[in-house]
Amino acid sequence: MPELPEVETIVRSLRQPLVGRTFADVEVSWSRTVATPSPAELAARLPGQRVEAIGRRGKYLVFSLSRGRELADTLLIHLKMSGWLRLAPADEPVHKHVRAILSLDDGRQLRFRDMRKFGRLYLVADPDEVVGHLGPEPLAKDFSPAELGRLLQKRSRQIKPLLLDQTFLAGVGNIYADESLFRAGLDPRRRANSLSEPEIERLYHGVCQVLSQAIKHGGTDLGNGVYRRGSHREQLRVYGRTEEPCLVCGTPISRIRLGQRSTHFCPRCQT
DNA sequence: CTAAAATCCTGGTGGC
DNA sequence: TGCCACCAGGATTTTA
Repeated sequence: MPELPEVETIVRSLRQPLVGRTFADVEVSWSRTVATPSPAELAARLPGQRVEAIGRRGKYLVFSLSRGRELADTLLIHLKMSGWLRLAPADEPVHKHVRAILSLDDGRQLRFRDMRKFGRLYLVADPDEVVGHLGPEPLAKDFSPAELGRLLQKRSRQIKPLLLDQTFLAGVGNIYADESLFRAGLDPRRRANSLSEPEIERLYHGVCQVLSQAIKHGGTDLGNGVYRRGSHREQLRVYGRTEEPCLVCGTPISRIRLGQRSTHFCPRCQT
């Protein structure tokens, strides 16, 4: 699924066409797509609410809504593994994996398509109900090597599964966890509290650099049809390169399982 | 606390 | 062509 850079790219592409638009109608064809409230209540509450702003928190898209002059609900969308959003004219044929259609006052529709049905929509009065438990935003101005170090110091888990834990750090998924650790020269099995000051510094810059670079490229398109935009795929150094030579030292890239996720790393460069 | 396994889902791929 | 196991960018819940 889209990770932070992919979600950020989608958010940026939706702002221009969506901010200022008012929702008109809701159709849900897979009811569990709507996490909260019930699909019926969503259909009753969303129409008439206008998009004030679109942002991102971790891997969630966050639509701040208003009704008249008053701030109203917040719509949040998590794409999970296979979800994506597209703006389509109302008369365009609906793909069979479309799970929800949010119609707008300009005749267009925001369509949520999701083959694997893991993605979810949330309409809530307070966004913290959904994203309140998330860890810090890695690209926020107030996130620093010192802050990362302070958090790492308290934990003894392996660093890779910890990076994937959204309550520890928001937005990093499997691709960018592997890529960050390669850039930092760290073995993904290292314990969080075993990192030295320079290693923490390298990890901080590895994470921030790979995320910013991926945003600049419009995200990573793996060519499987799930996410089809960005060109960051060409920049990947370990993810999906099992047995291919490390771009730094030539050693074949290893692939292991860590916390149920495939993990790619260079056994020589990452220690 | 950490960690592993099961769960939610569909579809593509490679082996036989 | 069919069948099967396994894989996938996520995350929560259960169990140890």
